[in-house]
Amino acid sequence: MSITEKRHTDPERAQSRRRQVLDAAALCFSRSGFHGASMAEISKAAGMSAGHIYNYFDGKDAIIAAFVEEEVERVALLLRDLEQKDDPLQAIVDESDNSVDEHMAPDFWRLKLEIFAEASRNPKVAAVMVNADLRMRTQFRAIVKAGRERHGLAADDATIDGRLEATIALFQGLALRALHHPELDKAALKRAYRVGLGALLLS
Amino acid sequence: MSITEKRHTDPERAQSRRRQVLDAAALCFSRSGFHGASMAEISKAAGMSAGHIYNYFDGKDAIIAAFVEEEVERVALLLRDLEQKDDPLQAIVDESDNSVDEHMAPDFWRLKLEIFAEASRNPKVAAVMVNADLRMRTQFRAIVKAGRERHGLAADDATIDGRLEATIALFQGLALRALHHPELDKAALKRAYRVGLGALLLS
Amino acid sequence: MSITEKRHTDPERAQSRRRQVLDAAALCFSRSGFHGASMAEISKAAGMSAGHIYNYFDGKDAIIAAFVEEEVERVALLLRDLEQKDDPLQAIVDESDNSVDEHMAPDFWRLKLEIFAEASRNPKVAAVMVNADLRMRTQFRAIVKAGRERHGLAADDATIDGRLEATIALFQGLALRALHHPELDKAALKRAYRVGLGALLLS
Amino acid sequence: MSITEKRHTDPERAQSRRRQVLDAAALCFSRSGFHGASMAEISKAAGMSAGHIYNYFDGKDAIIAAFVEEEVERVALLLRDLEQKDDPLQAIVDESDNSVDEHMAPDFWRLKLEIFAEASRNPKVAAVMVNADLRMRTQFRAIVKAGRERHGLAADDATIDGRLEATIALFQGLALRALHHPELDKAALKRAYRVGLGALLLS
DNA sequence: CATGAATGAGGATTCATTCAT
DNA sequence: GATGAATGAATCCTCATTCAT
Repeated sequence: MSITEKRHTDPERAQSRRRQVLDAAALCFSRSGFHGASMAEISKAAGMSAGHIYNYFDGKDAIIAAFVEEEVERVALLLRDLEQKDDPLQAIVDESDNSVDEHMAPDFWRLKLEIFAEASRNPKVAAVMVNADLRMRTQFRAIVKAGRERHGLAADDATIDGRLEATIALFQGLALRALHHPELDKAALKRAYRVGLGALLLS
Repeated sequence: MSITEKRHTDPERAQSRRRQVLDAAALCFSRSGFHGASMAEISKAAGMSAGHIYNYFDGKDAIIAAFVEEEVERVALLLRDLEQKDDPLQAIVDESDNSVDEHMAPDFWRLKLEIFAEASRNPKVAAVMVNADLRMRTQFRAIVKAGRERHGLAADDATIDGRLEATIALFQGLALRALHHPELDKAALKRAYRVGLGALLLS
Repeated sequence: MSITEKRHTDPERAQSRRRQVLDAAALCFSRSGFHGASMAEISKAAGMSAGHIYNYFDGKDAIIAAFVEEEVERVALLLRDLEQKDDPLQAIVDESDNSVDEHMAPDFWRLKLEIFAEASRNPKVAAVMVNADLRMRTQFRAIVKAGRERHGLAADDATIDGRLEATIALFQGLALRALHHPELDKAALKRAYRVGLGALLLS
Repeated sequence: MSITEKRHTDPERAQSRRRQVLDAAALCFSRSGFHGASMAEISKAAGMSAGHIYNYFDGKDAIIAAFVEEEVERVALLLRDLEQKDDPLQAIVDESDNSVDEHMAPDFWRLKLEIFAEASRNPKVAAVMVNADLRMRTQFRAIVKAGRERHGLAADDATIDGRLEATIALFQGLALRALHHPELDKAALKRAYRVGLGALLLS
């Protein structure tokens, strides 16, 4: 979890090297999975010797953890955007078409599943995820609470928490649907999502 | 996808040997994951030499595939129960509390994630899952269609499919919530699920 | 230290395989040192795949430890022989020529030094050695005590212990002389050893 | 054997840089052993980049060799002191208590063993040691010869050489006793050493 | 049918050494 | 002179799989 930053004389270069590794990892992980991707494969994709990677990461686990942490950071950013909107709840429903598309993009869900599976076995990764989910949920929770109050809906803690979790489950479940049913009718799905999200958030 | 059934002089004994292996695998997989479980571990749990397993399965992948197929078969059975009910749709909503509990039982979701991750990498396993999902969906679809017609709700193909997928996503997403938020408030979640499921199935 | 004996159906074969490994190790260790000898080298010398060695030994350290334990066992046997003699103390002095030759045989001292160095760094090996030295000393101590009493010499604990340690040091130091001064005059050395040993044991 | 002295514009600075490295090496070697100490560790202790060390030493082996040479030089100095005494032989016996203490100090014997082991494998180091031992022996030899003649004892070459080697063995063996028997009774040992040394040198 | 001994490829990691700056 | 980024070879170990018995 703790990103061991070895001292480097040129922190910018170091940062860019770490980027290279993480980008390479993104490629390899989605191609071969966390464990299918060898350090050799990653190092080749990163344009750097395998040994050198260890100057930037403590080991393969650290790469995975850093990678997960980044992924997770991205979600936090999206939520911060959402928070800025006039009526975030309505925005979630209105923009759910895009969200559905995003969650079902092959690269996206493949990587997500990889992360989930790793977390279910690797406690370090699990810790990163649980922590990230907590931050994400906290942010999201504030949005939902404010939104529901503004809409004059029940906004007690339990209700909020329940709706929150169900909503997240609905989105996270998309990766699994993409896996199980690659040819599903996305248009129809999106309509259903508007119904489901509307019910969970705005009723 | 079709599991190679080797010729055996005594097919019954062979069948029981396969069972032993699959039961042992169930134990080991849920303990150590698909890849964490070694053939040696499985063979010991199965009370049989490692080499001998290869008389019943083509390899570790075949065990995983057979195992997944069984798991997946179990869901189909649950649905068959559901089909018998008077008002299956209402039953889904009414009994969602139990469903939530089931989907969030650690053994359940851990194994599910294992399966998902494997499917995203192993085409044989993916095929088994896609096929099983298809069967399950077909069954479920009939239930939903009949139910909605009976309730006088829109029951065109696209609507049915959309609601179906969203409903399944909602349930499958539960495993991911269990992973991300081990301490979530299940009571609140169940109330939200009744709302979400009601909207998706009965509106 | 604990020799992990994996279960083998044919314990005799297993024993002989372990022998092969230990013999190969003896060769490789004296050729290249403990750390210079790679598992690959050892496995080739043992006529067995590298992987297979791990069915008999927990790892390289375990091979080293087992190897040391054997070496050490050999000394105990020599002492048991000594114990049987009529006048063991006199025998030590009288036969010191042979002892000197043995301790200065290149294979002998090279291996000894390897063991000493390993023990000074590897606590597991050190434990084996300290323990072995204790057993050896105990045996030797009894011989010296009985011998001195019989010769009517001081035989209080402190005197015995001091003479004992000095005598052992004298012999163990031989390996170091062989290393430092390969061409030393062995005949002259043997005469001096008779003087030294006589003084330490019989005066 | 001859340590390659690279050309440096400022030989004095170079000399002091070499010192830094050797001092750092002393620290690291006694902490981690020759092979346990990495160039990175040494370079950090020396306050100098790893790469830069190669401007002063041909490689790690060269550092070890230089280090050993220094160590070995120290012994020669001790002997020169001894030579000055009135009755050096008696002094050896009389001061043997101190010698025993010195040889059994953990830092001392640990490093010695490291050196011995290295020498048994690394011909360059062995050469340094053999050579050093020769010089030391020559010095010591003169002392013993003069001493014995003065005491009216046999002083033919063979006798001298034999006694010499045995005496050295007795001292060098101390490192091995310290390793094998950390809790030995030093007082008793010292008494025994006086006996042994007396016999070897003064009889 | 059944065993488990044996293989061998493959993977993560370390570290002495080089070299552009 | 001095740096430390970069290399790549070498090492230990694991494990699915095969096969003689």
